[in-house]
Amino acid sequence: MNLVKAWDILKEKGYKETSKRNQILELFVNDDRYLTARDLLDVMQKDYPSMSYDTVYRNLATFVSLGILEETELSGERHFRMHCESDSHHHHFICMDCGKIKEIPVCPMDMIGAALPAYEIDNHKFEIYGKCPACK
Amino acid sequence: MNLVKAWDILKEKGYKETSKRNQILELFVNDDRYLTARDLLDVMQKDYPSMSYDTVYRNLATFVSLGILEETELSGERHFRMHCESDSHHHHFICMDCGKIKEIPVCPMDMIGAALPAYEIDNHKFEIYGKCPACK
DNA sequence: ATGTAAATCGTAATCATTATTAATTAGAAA
DNA sequence: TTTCTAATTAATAATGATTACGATTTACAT
Repeated sequence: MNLVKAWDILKEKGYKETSKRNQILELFVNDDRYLTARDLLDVMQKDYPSMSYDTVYRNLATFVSLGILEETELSGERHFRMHCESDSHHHHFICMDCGKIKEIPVCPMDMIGAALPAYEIDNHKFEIYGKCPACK
Repeated sequence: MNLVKAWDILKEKGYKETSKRNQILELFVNDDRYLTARDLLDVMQKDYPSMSYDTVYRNLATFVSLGILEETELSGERHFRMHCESDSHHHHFICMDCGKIKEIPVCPMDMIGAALPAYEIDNHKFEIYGKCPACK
């Protein structure tokens, strides 16, 4: 996902182009890792000292609902990152130091599939946590 | 995990036997599903109206650290359940209605293993969410 | 029965997140 | 370009889960 594509989606849904929205998106494009709302606000407030959590959370929720960002919960906090370019379903190794991810091309659900008859499967989560080579 | 085994562990580590601790453990033994701190407190306060969150959370943390309970994060809240009897590593289907689980005997890490050289793998999470046959 | 460390109570503090209301702004239309 | 209107934001308060703390109570070893 890149800036142009993100704005294509937003414009198509009628969202207005604001400098703050743009800068949030730029941050994610330029910093390809998981960030918290606080991480974002800290950086944003250098340019927009009056920026509030409301704006951050509202836009994060918008971006996630449109598939521009993806979200996960790490040690009790919500973390966000730009949605991967790859269109095929996959999972992530997540570095708990720097927040960078590595794509894991396999999905365990392929092997589970029919092993849960009579169960309604709505969702699943498979994540690997540790340290990336750079942080190790 | 049953009451006797839980108390064996607690006693061995020098923890005292209190009626509240015992009732929390009994709740988990008799109600084999994921519960929140609030769920627990609501039930406990019928017998101990003055019971506080401090006591609930303190004991939950103790039980988790000793491997008596297991913990996961569901829709932004911490949930706890009695640790499974089965000693082999496995994962869970979790019913988002009733909180009951079904053990999934396979682990996706078996197939990943050496696919992440140079990465330090500390932990992983694989959970399937949906509705169990009873709730569907 | 007594002493002491552990456990609990009562309450306040903290932290992430959400809600509210008024003011501002982007973009369409005149 | 100016005007209009709904979308967006700021400022702040509220909420909900979790943690912290001083005072009191309790388990249990002696």
